[in-house]
Amino acid sequence: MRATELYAPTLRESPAEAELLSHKLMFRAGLIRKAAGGMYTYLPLAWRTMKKIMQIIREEMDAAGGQELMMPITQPAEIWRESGRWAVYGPEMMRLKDRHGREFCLGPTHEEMITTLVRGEVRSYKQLPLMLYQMQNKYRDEIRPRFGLMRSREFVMKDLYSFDKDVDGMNISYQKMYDAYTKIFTRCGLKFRAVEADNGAIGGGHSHEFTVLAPSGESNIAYCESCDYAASDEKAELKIIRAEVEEMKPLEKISTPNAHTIELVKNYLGVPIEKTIKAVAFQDDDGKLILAFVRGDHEVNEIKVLNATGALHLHMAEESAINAVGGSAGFMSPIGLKDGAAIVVDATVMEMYNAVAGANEADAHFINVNPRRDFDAAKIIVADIRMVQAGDPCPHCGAELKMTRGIEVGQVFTLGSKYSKSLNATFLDESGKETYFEMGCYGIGVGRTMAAAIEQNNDADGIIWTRAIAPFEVVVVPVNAKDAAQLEYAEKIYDELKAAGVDVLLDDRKERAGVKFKDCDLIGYPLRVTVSPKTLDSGNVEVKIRKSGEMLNFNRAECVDKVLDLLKNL
RNA sequence: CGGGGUUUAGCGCAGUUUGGUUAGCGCGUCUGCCUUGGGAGCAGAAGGUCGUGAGUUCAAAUCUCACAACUCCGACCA
Repeated sequence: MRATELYAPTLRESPAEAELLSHKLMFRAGLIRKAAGGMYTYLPLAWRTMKKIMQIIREEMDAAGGQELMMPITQPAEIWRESGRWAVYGPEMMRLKDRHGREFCLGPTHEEMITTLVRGEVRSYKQLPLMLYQMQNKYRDEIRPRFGLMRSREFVMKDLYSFDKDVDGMNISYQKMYDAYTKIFTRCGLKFRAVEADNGAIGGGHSHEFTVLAPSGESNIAYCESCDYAASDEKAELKIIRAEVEEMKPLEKISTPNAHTIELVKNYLGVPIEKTIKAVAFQDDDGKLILAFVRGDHEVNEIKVLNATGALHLHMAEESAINAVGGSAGFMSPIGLKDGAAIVVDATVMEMYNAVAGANEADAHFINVNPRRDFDAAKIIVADIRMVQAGDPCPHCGAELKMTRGIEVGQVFTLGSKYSKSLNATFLDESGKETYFEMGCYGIGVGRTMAAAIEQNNDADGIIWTRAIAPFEVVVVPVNAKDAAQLEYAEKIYDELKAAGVDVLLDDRKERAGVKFKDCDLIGYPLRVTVSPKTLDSGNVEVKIRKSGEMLNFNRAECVDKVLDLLKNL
């Protein structure tokens, strides 16, 4: 491909609307243009990369036993009504009617489609397991599309659905997909983690989110470098931290004027923050007061509180609700409260000795609080309710956890028989019994993967593609394309590289060298082969590695081999 | 949906407070010259329903009202 024929409109400045680095770079490098909020055109460079990502996905899906097919984007309302999700999905689903007034949606996902496809056709356990997948546009009318391809309303997604005769089979399929995903993102050159995720409502099975580690990501991840543990901050389990055993001193109430925050209490009393107990007051949808207690230097994890109490939603408590149980905002503890509130105490708090906690009246605290002695065990729930922090011990191996942000690019989860039941999809098992399929569902956001790769690999000059997903692997640049000798020299190298199977671009534009170099760096081709009067005279070529900035000189005769060599490590 | 902000040439912006000729600037684009190892220089040119609609006024990018799109912050997710 020649740059004079390539449609890659680069920009010096990025449009004001682009916020995220990858979004700006995709705009500037001529990868995408916006058509409407959350809807983008993929220009040739982006589409080349997307096709490479899709090819990697395809190869790994096929290797794992998947078969590609293509389903309609437009789906009839009736199958969604049958599964019950027509009502459940809400405004996020793009809905439309045909000329007869029949209702359709633009598929946000394809469980209904695939399940109704399979249910009439697969009748015997002998036809299982079955893994079917497709790659195509999906539609979700996001509340707030943003960050370019990171959160768009129309996006390319690979989704595979597995059908098994039993749970064991489903788990095998799950593991195959888990392994395939690991290969896919590794081949794409991404630093990522398979993060334990929560999918309680969906099927109670396993779920992992494949998350690319990048500081601009939307989710918080706790991960361990000593083992492969990783979890979202909301999900991360925490072990109890045991305090040093002390003799329990007598409980005592003391005056702490205006010390309504942990910081103030700590300073006023001159105690370490690890010796304080903090209260956070919530109310659930019914207005029931939920008091959560954690160590002063810890934060409450609301999701864990939800799980511990069975509440569906939490919001900050009204002061009147606190007063109703005899509490006082800023001076709360479980000691001596009236009934009516759910009291959840973090397991680590129970291990504390001679701590400081509120006295349930304004401007007073208890000292020498010993939860195991002073809390009424019958009235409290003890659970892990704290939010993970960097430095907490890994629940698997005990090493210190690190925190980072991540971009979720794929998710695998087991569905069990949720959809096969709601859509009545059955087969006959070995004993001739009618049985529901055990299903799994596995998605990858293709555009998001591209965006995440850029987010993770860039510098001040632009994108740095890894070879596997670069729009072109190599660009050959004659410094002055108006010079016939240079152009011819460059064309020869270009032809040889092409013949050697390299995905190569010839930048034959009659632009100044600086312009072309800037564009090369911005677009981020892994290797640049430069032809100039100097290299012509010396019979050499110069090769620049985009990632390291390294400049290498090779003899003309060996340059194709050297480029092939270099590509192996990019 | 709630709360802010923005909307003027392909892109980035000024001008709006205090209404007043022909609406500017930088980048990009086009032509010519020059230049050819990091978005160089000189000369010239094209390019605008000032988001849309109504209103106030002798006169509106500028004031008023409505609407729309975009965008940021909060409740959702490949």
